[in-house]
Amino acid sequence: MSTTFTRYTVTAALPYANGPKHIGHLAGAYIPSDVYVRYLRLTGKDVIFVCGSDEHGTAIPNQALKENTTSKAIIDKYDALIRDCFNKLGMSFDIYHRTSEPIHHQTSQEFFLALYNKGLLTEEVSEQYFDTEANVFLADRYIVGTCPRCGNTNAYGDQCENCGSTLSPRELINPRSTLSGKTPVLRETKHWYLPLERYEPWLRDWILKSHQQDWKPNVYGQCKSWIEAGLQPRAMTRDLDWGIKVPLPDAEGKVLYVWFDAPVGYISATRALFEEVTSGNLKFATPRSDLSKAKKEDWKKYWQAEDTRLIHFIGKDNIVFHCIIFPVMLHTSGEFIVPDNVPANEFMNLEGDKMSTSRGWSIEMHEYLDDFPDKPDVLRYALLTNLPEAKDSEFTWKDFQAKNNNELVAILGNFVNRAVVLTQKYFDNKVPSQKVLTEVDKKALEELELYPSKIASSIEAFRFREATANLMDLARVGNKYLAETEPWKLAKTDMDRVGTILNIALQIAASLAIVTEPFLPFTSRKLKNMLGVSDLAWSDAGNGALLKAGAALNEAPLLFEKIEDERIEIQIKKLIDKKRAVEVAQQPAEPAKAEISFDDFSKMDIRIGKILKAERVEKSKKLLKLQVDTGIDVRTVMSGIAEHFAPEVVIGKQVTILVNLAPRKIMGVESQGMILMAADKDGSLKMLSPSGEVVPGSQVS
RNA sequence: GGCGCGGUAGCUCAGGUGGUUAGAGCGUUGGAUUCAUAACCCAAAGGUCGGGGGUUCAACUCCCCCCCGCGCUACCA
Repeated sequence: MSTTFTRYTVTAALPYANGPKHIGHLAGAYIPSDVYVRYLRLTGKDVIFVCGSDEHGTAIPNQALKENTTSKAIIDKYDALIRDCFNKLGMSFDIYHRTSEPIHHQTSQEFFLALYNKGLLTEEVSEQYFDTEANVFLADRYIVGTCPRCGNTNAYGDQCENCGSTLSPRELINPRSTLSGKTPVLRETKHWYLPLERYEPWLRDWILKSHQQDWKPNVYGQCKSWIEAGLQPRAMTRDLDWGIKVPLPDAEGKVLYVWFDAPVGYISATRALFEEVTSGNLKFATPRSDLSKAKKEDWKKYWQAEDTRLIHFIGKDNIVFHCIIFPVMLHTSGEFIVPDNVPANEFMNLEGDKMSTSRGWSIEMHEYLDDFPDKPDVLRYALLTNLPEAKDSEFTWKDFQAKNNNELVAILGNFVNRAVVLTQKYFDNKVPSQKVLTEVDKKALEELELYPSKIASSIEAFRFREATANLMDLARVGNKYLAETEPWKLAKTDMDRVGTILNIALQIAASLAIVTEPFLPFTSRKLKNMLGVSDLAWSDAGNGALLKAGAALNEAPLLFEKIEDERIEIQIKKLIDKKRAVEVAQQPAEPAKAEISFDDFSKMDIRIGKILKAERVEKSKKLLKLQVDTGIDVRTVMSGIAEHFAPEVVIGKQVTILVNLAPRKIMGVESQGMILMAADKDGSLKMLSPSGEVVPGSQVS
């Protein structure tokens, strides 16, 4: 912590290449990281910025099945899409790599072997579902069955998408393989585990003690929660045919766990960067600083030298991997540094609801770029002013429009335009010279001088919203200066004075060209072209004499244009339409279960019962303890409906009950039967009641 | 239920280690102005800082309880 850092390694979460990425991802990790890195570069820091596509894991083959294609086709498609979007949005990676590249496979295997050879991994044999027909172990995702929680017959082995429960394959009722449709069998399999619990003392010391002050509360709190909950060994391998082979002799059919290989991808990308730069064959690398003297092995400095500051930009869903698992891997390997900070952001909601690609409630990067191809900076700005830095935030199209019209156009664009237009009008588009300075002038120049360091300290503290607000405030200083000095009035009487004022206004614009660079790189470029200045350093910003008197200005197009209401309404409508389309597309989701005989059916004794009593269960959020008159008897049934029905509401209701289901203890109480419920699309439950009152015990057939 | 993060003006959000009249932007209202994409600039109104206790000379800021939102986690036959 007290180390003096001489170089930076900045990573942005590797986007998972199973689909497009939306603007919430941009707000979470990408835009903040890009601002940070661009700023570091302007201050002359030694920094590399790495990212890339995360292309392994079970969801990739899963997506391939959905799209009826191959895993390779999926990653190629989405890598290209995401890569292109990042490029158009100005993400300034030194390399955007791919985890499917050979160098990454090599790096990951080396990393795994290093841990293995040191005896840092434990072997464990456990029972996993195996598909005897396809002859493979089934990843959680490939097993479907009836959800034990909500009864959805197509719940996945890791999660029920209907009710959102986290599941394990063993919990599924009537599990079946999605590969063959057969019932899988349990078979023993061996895996290698990282015993996280061994590192609890180290984690406590490193995070809870050393980083209490400098890590964000949300990040620190998450880590604390995980550490105090008790860490457990985590499997670092999977039975799967898509991924990086486990580099051991007895590991046929096993690959590295995607969360083992993905963060190692940062290291691979760094290696690839230096390899490509030194070989002169740039495939993925787009170095932003001069690496002409770099050596192939220089990647090690960025991952192993104690004076390198490693920073991971991620969204809050990745905290455990970047703050616990990956650091443990780095630490225990004995060769690598651990992150100095992980400034994770929270989530950005959209128009009042959670952003979700699968539910169709999202603005995907490519969708935005298709509709606003000339406005990457507007999106960057709208996101920057509303980053979920301390809590979930919200993006609305109306706010987007307001940020563009009221701030980018009215404050920043307008100021630059005023200064330039006045210069054209009175000085033939050449920078006039400064004469005698008045108090107003001096005050403006003093303020100008203060802003760059103000913005810088906000950036350094990962407070990008604040930094962005300060940036706009500098443009306000310019507008206010013009309003106070009114050069258009003096033009009739005192041209020296007008020249001085416009000189100062243009100097402010020149500084804006510098300080906007991290935030609005495209605008910065335009502004520099307009003012005829070259690439300047951050330290030049605030200088009141950047532009030389007599220098000619170039053509001055408007930096931003207003966005009209109609265009915003189209977007809102598009969003709603997309959600509807996705809902409709998902409608025929439930194929019929396998055929059964009448005898099978008659085994079930389903009746109408009446709820006599209902009470909440202590320490349970979901359970109600019900007394049900089944006609045969009055019995106790535990039912997971507390989140949908208040106890007083269900009393007296007639419900459908399966009465001959084997009793089972739940929360210490024996449940004798099961209340049948209809689970709606949104996961809400409805009771199945007869259309008219019947005698309790009436049989359903 | 447990753990974590939040609950501050109409809206989106800031408010290290407690201290005079609680801030910003947008929105609203009024004024001034016309160089500028009817933009800019000035000013005002607007908040019991989720609720209730407590510690303190003093709490948005510390402690306890409760309520609400979000995340992780357990119970869902």
